[in-house]
Amino acid sequence: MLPTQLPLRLAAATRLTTSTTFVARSLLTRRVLVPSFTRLYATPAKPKKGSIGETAKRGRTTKTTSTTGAKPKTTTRKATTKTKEPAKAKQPSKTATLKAAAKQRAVERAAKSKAKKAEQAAKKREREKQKRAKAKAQTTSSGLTVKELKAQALSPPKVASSSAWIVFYAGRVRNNPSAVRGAGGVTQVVKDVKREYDNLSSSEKESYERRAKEEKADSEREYKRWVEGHAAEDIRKANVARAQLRRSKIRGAKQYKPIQDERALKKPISAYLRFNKERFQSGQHRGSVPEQAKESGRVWKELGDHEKKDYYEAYEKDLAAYNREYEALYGHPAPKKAATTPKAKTTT
DNA sequence: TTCACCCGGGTTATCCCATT
DNA sequence: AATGGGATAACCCGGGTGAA
Repeated sequence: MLPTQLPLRLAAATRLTTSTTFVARSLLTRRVLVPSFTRLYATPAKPKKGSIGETAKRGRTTKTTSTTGAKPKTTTRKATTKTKEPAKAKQPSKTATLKAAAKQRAVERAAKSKAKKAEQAAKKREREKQKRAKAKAQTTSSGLTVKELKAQALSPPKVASSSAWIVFYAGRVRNNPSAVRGAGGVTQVVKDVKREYDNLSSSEKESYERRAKEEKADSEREYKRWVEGHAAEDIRKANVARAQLRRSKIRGAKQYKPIQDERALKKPISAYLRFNKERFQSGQHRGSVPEQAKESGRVWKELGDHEKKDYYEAYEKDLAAYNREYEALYGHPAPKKAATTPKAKTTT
């Protein structure tokens, strides 16, 4: 299906990816012009426990720049000390000529320092460029280069996530694209549209919600079709590559989320996780997840081999089934890991 | 040239913790 | 990387502006 993409604003065309386009989707029976916003981001980590008080700033991307140190200062200091020597050597008379000469030197110094700064900046840019190129060409633990991994990771279509608000807002902007350039800019537009949105009747809102759901379902169908157009083994390989890319230090590593494939097999959960799951589901105790996890860990350790036996056996059974299904689906045996039954725990 | 910032509502990834 | 679920930070989008 070829979506006709109409950029919202010409000026923004260069910045547009597939994200903010109004996509005319021809569905099976009808053609609808729907605004489509695609969220394709990886939410970064929530601050860890240790970073209390350091509330993260709201922002688009992580700040990798703006960490320039105090280096330039030292260079200027160096320059000033240098000037003192020639000044001493000059004759104390003829102050006017001396002053003019000093002024001249100051101008030259300034020009020199400016040129030096520019040169340093250029060098820095070049270094960073080379660094990026190197990272791209570097082989990873799998023996593949980042470029090769990226190719193996495949490029599934983006799943658009919509909402009543997004549909409504996009529609308003589409109807009046020049509004964002008016007084107050986007801020004002968002406020105005929000006011309008709040005044919608519940049935109107419902209709926007319906539209949003349709869009999402549409997008998900497209995604599924894409996935199933590939062999399960190819998707599996892509996900292996993706996991590796996520662990790498390359820029945008987080965007390589696993491809969702309904055919994919899930490895059976371990004996302990089964135990933990059961405890949760039975509602044996309340409290936060960490609290319960601590409790589970404690109880698990207290359990005797006899009591754990059922959990290990269940795991073995699941694993055998998993191995059978794996071979049938992917055409080769599941990768073997070390000992599967840690019954004989060598507590050295 | 690149990117943070401004706004709001909605969505989602990550954290917390144990063990294997 | 997997289990459990609540909390929440960070992200998305639009365009103009100004700083790095």
